[in-house]
Amino acid sequence: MKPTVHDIAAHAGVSLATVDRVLNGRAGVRGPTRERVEAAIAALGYVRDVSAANLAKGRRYSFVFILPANDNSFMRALRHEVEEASRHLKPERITIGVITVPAFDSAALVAALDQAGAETPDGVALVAVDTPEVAAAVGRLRDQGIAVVTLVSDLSGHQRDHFAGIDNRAAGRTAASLLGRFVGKDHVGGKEQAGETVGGRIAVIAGSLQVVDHQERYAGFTEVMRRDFPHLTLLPVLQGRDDPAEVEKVVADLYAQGEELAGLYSLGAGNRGLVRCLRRHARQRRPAVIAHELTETTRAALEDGMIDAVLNQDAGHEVRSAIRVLKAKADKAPVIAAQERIRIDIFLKDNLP
Amino acid sequence: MKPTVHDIAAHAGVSLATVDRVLNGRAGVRGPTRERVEAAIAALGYVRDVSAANLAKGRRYSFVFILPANDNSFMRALRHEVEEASRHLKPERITIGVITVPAFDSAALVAALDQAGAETPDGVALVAVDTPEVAAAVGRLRDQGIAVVTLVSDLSGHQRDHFAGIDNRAAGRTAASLLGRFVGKDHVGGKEQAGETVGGRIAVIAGSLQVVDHQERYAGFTEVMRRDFPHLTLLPVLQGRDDPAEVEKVVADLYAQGEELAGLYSLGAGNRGLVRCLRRHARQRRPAVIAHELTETTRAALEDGMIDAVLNQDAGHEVRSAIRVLKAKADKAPVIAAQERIRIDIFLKDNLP
DNA sequence: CTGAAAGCGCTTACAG
DNA sequence: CTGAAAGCGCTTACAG
Repeated sequence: MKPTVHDIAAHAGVSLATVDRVLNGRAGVRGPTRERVEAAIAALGYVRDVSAANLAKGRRYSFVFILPANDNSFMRALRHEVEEASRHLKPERITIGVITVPAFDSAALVAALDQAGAETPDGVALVAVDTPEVAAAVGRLRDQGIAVVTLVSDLSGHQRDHFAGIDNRAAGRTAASLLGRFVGKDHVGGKEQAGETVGGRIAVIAGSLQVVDHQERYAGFTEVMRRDFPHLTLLPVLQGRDDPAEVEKVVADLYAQGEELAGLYSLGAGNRGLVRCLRRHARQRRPAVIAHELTETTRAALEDGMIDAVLNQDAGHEVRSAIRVLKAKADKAPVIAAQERIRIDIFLKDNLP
Repeated sequence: MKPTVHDIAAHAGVSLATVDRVLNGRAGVRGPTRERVEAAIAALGYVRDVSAANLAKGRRYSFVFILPANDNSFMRALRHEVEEASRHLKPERITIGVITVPAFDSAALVAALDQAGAETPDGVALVAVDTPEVAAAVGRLRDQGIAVVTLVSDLSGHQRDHFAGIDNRAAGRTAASLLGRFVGKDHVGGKEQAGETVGGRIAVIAGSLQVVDHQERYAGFTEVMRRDFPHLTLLPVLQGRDDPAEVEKVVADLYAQGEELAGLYSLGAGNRGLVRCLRRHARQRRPAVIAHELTETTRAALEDGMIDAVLNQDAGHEVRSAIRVLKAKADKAPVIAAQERIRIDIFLKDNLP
């Protein structure tokens, strides 16, 4: 039978209240008394029942998530996961409020952060726009004792308690490492030289280089491309603002210019536009393509061979990790970093979940 | 304020006991009474506090894991994860016993299953050896009302409640899909023909084709190789018994025969031997290599370029999934299949966690 | 068929 | 500095 507070109280010859004081490291217990209790805990191998403790405490947590109103599948998924988590955690006395703000809008984000702070929640999570104003607003929350976690995209100055997202530089490197090898004999755009394809041309489409995650992916990608695949030519980066229509236009322009791509890395969102354009040119040999985030669009494109690989961050994992970290911070408990590391998933058509 | 059983009792004008009966679908409540309670539940938006319920019930779960004594990193990791989970779940009133059996030994596994059954636990998890005797022993447990989950390797006849592991056929397909594209201009073993490498030779090393997971990986691999890369030649499959020394010998023999491989797929364990052999031949151009399971050995080999990609199943996820499923079965609660799907991770040197 | 009371393992005022 | 008692939200004999 697992020992309870009653057992250790009896063993130490004290009351439940005293056991509780020792267990929770509260003041007001004489040295010798404390020692007797500690001895009993050790002797009986006591381990506290956390859910009973929580029940008794009636502890409630309130968190606020500030999410961009971006109309792409990933952000929709992210908002959905927050709602799911909210529903799921209600019985565990965790309340999650959501504030939606226009995407890429520093001023709106600052206003939302201040509004969140006014409700004095235990913690706030945000998809950061990396400006000094946002960093300052985050600082104000933390001065109020509110824990702050960045989600998906970080602040470059790291003015927060934790970042719940992938290593975007590593993601960019991974994309280059795969794309460089996929650009083989099956793809066009290079000239034959001593039996090797050289000078194949590679396009990169970002959402916006004003966002830290896109910056980092781009940096990682160029790093590995230059180092491991110097025979490939990187075209100047294009920006599609994570918007399907913009992305489509930008890629269509490339084709209109007669560009024959060997490879294409779409490091942001808006892949609906990319895929539409690729399909239109399906009769030509298409470039090797790597994109981000497993959505309905990218899944279908993987399945019918329009996209070769998709790098993915699991929105559900990120949201749940952010909540665990916020809760730990609220409890002043330690965060196990290794457990909160968000993986970069690689999907081919063959390992789709 | 979240409503409790007290609130709904008051609202319906009944006692707590009656509320409880309705909540848990127990018999012995008159129709009209039940309806009043259900109306109150709906009206107040009641949702039960599961941990309080568990506390009151004092429900305890006992599970037995039967694990092979195999001396490779993956099985060691699996045993470690079971111990971790056991420690972690003790406070939640879940007890996990472990029985270790010799690997690939049907008779020993049958004995262990019967021994486990004698303790009448709530559930049993096993790494299956696929024989009729094992299937029969599993049947005996289930006849006793004990839930059974296979872990990592399944029974081909599916005589169990659930399989906690990856889709091994998809894993084999994924390996082929990557390997076929990696075998490019950087690798030897083919002859040039109209500027294309043709006839590159591919070796496959399994542990044993008597185990379902290895069978399935092999089947998936050959399927995609034949379909998508018909210009590559598959050598007859080699068996290394998941043993580093055996694997090393088998690969060394290939080199001794003067075989020049374009690619190599190691679909079982014992990669320590493979990597030793590859390193010895490091000055030659080495084949593109894909292996399974991220271990110290394969991680190091990824990092210094001896292995190109590692397919991985997360032992921790598998163990925790198995436990969740066993608990759900014990509670006669439904299992959310999508949530229990184990992913096939792909690791390159660039996305190592 | 229904209810009053005790209890699961912990915590929290309150009193001394 | 220490303890007796009530309570967190549920469940379970037991009695009627």
